[in-house]
Amino acid sequence: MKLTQMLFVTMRDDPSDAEVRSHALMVRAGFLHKLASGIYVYGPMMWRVLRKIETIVREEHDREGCQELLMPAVQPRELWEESGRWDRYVSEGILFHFKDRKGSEVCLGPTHEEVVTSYVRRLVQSHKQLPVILYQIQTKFRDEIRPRFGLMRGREFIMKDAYSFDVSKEAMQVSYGKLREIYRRIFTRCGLNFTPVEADSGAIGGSGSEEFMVDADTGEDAIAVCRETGYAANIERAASRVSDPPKPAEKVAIHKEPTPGATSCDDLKKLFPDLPLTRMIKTVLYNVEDGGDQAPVAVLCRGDRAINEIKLLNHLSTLAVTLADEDTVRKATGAEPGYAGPIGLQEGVRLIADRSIEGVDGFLCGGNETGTHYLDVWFGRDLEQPETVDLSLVAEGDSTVDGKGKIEITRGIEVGHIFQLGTKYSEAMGATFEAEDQKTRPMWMGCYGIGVSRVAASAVEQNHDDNGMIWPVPIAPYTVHIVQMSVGDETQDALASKLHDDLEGRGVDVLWDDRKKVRPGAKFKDADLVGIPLRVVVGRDAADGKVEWSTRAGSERSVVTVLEVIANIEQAIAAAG
RNA sequence: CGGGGUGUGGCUCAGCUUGGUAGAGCGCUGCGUUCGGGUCGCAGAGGUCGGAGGUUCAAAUCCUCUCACCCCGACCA
Repeated sequence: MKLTQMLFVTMRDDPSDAEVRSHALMVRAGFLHKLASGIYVYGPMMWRVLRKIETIVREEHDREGCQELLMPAVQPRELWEESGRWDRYVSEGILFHFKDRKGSEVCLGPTHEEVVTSYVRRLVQSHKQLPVILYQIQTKFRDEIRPRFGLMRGREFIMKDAYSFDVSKEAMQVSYGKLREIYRRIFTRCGLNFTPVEADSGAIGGSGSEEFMVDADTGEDAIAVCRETGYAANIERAASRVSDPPKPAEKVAIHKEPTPGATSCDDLKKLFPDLPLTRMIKTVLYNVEDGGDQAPVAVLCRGDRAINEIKLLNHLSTLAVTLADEDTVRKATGAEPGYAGPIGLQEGVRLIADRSIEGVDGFLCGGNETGTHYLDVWFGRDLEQPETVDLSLVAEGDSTVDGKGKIEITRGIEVGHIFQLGTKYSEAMGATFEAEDQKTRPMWMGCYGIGVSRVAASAVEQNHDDNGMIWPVPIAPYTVHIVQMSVGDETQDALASKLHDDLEGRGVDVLWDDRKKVRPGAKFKDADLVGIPLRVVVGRDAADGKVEWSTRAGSERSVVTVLEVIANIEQAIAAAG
């Protein structure tokens, strides 16, 4: 491809709205153009990258017998009411939905469990037809609360989604395992450093799930990993062993202490310097929303721990939990915010506790009276210990549950997520089959997603330098960049042209910067920005039939013959898989 | 949703406080110059200052409304 035949425009300045490097660089290089918040035009170079990723995705799925299809982006409300997800998605505001001319409500698909289930339930009657794994690559629509980081969190994005249908839980797990391996191969082939982690299932539902995280400091997700044991989990899901509580000094009677103005553990720490955080118990009030109803829940947690709202949400199996507003706190505690405690809460306030409070005695807690806390409180003596569940957020330095290692918190970009759905959708939507024993059973499902556009963004996030992007060979828009110094020089023209045609003839994606009147400096800057991994400079050595060979990632350059450079290129492509 | 901020040529921004109807750099066009890491010079093109309304002799600038975009909040009892 000749650069002069392309719409090729680069920018010297970072766009003002780019927060992360991948976003800024892709916009500067003309790969991306924002149309609206979270909605982008993929330029010709970007589209080549996306198609290369798609090709890898297709090859790996097809190889394992998955079948590609394409489902509609526009979906009827009725389908979403069958699965019971309409209300949740609408109340979270994620669903793009509107009425058609007849007044029927439809949405733009954020995911396709409903559609694929309704498709499969009509076609599959017998266990003999299973297992089936279907997938598609399609644009998804989610009206994100806060789109950001360019392609990382858009409102319209390209996703590969796959769905497996099996006769039993065990069979489902086989399909799940197959997809897990497919995913490992895909991300490895894309040249990414990634970590598979245990994950929360979120709005999709189901039991087991794992996420594939591309390691990146700018990732939106925090993950808990342990080098010693290999444990890795999304922080939403991660569990750890809570350190032992300190023994209280002496068994004194419960008493009130005036604590005006002390509304946080930090404040109380200053007031009672001898009292460790592990002997303070926080009481955090949440509003629990379920349908139209709202009810306050008080959650106890040791002073050195934080509450994991995802775990709370899952435990309460409800639509949403949000931190209670000040009025709700006043009603529930009879005090200004900052003095909530487990003793003397208003009727109807449910009390639950994180495991971290187990064994804590002689502790401090809020007095449910403005400016007052209780001191030397004992479970069993002054109040019953409420039910405890794991509701806490793991922290850097925690021990793993098995006690064999320490947890580290790192960050990652979620590029893939696989779920064991079980029969949640098949039961709700009547996707059943006739088993060998002639009984009708619901199919066991799994669903599996890859953010194709996000893979591209995370590849840049992981591979760039001050001058621009550095694409991994397998997903680079072009593999080889011929940078011709002086276009119009007959020797250079002939050499570059021959090299270009030769490489194209070998099936190598080659971009030839044949722009006239663009100075060498500008060409190098553009080449660095665009980040094509292999580079051949046709310049002063052309008279000797030689060119300069280098890689975008490396700093070494060598002057070689055309034959040698072709060998180098083929070797580099083979090495990249 | 709450809080904050920003909308001025394709891009990055200045001008706004103290109203007098527009500037810079990059990019773009032409000519010359230069020719291995964003040459230099000269001459140009390009903007209803997000939109609507208001105040005023006069509005990019002040007021009201509206739209768009961006950031922060969402560990706190």
